[in-house]
Amino acid sequence: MPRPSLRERKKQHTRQALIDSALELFDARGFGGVTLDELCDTVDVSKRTFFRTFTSKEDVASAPIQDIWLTFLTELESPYDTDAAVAPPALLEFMRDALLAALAQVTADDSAERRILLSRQLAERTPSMDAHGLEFCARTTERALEILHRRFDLPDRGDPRPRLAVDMLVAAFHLALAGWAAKPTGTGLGTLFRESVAALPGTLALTAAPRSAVDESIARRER
Amino acid sequence: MPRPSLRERKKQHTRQALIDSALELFDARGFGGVTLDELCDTVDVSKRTFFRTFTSKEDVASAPIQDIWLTFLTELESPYDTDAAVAPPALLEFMRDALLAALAQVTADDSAERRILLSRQLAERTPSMDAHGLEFCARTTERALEILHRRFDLPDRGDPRPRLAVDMLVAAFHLALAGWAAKPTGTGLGTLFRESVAALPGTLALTAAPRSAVDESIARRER
DNA sequence: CACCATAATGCCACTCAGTGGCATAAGCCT
DNA sequence: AGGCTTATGCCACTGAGTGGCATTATGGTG
Repeated sequence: MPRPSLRERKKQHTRQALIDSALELFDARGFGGVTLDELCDTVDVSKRTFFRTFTSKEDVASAPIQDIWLTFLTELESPYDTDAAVAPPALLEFMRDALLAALAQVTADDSAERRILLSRQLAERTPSMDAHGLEFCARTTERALEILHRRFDLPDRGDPRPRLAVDMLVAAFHLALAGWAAKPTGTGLGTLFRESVAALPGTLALTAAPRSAVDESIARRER
Repeated sequence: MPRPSLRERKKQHTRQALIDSALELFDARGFGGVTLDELCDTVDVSKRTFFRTFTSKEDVASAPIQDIWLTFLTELESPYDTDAAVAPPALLEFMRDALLAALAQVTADDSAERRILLSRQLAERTPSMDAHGLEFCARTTERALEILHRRFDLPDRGDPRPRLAVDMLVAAFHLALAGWAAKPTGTGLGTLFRESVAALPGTLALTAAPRSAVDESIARRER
């Protein structure tokens, strides 16, 4: 991989600077407590340049997590060793491994974990950020589906299952992310994600034993 | 149920007028092609009043679909006939039926289907609307989980399965909604949704047979 | 090294979504 | 009909996001 041009390196540098400053500022004073002008001042960049790098204020703070999904897409494209496999892999497991690989690749950078953490925690208390992240995620799953249909002999469009599979993967990842963000020093994100995926089959069988009215009010109080 | 006060009825009337005008205007000229001032003028309402009824421009156009979810929540609260049931119901089926009931209730109004259709189609070509809808959906699933934990003897918090179940339901509904919006004269939304839920178990078993490189390029061309 | 072509940046003015504050009007209650 | 409460309208203001154009930095070429 040839070293990118000076121009490109500079662009990546300001991009990273914007992300880092944004995360720190938003974390300290809240997403709404920092104006774009302020952010641009601290990075010494004009607002116009900001909007050539990111699509919105939400976008810059969501970048760390979006990077995971973009890497996931490239992982889906990476060649699959047909000879090594005995049988065609389960779709969900294939995607799980691709996402785990993406995770490993992204977190190769030391500060990546902290950035992901800050990004997620911010999203949790900033509706517009959460919204932006979810929408990006939806667009990404769309692209993931396209790739999968091209690379694998999946059932025809119209069959709901491939899409549902991708959505399940996303649900498992979001769950893991939330759990990890709540206790970042506990179990690693990758492990949590594995566990979430492993829990998917069992969810279908879950039964719901109704409580009595009395028990309900107890459950309410335990909140 | 007593008839609401005149005040309340007026409020609901302007609310509905705002929704309808918004859907028509946005549908005709695109979400970005209509300013709030314009919308407020056609409904003869001040912008200030608009923001007392809706939280954002996206919000008014997303209202029809949000109403479905809000009704879903009240359905989850509705009493469950313990005597009639032989065994505790599967959680997913219980939620499926609650959502179907909500759907039936919401579409009791004649023009509701058209509103839902316009809202969905707009969301599909308006990222910020889609984002807003997804975020609302995420908040709603949170509330749904709370209700379920209160009403049913579900596994402890920390168990990923209840949340995954709700997310599966949401995925199935979104899939149905997309399919229905693409061909609103075909199968009904409720039926599509049933089918999507029924497809959930089969997604776990899906296998992905890799294509050869040649087949890949064919699949690419078929796009 | 000097040169031009090209691409990135900065600056300025502008639109429009969204908010706070306060005066006014409309529904409510006895 | 009276005051009381609650919704509405109006106005000024902040800040996100965009278009246009001048300026500067980079890449490639003789």
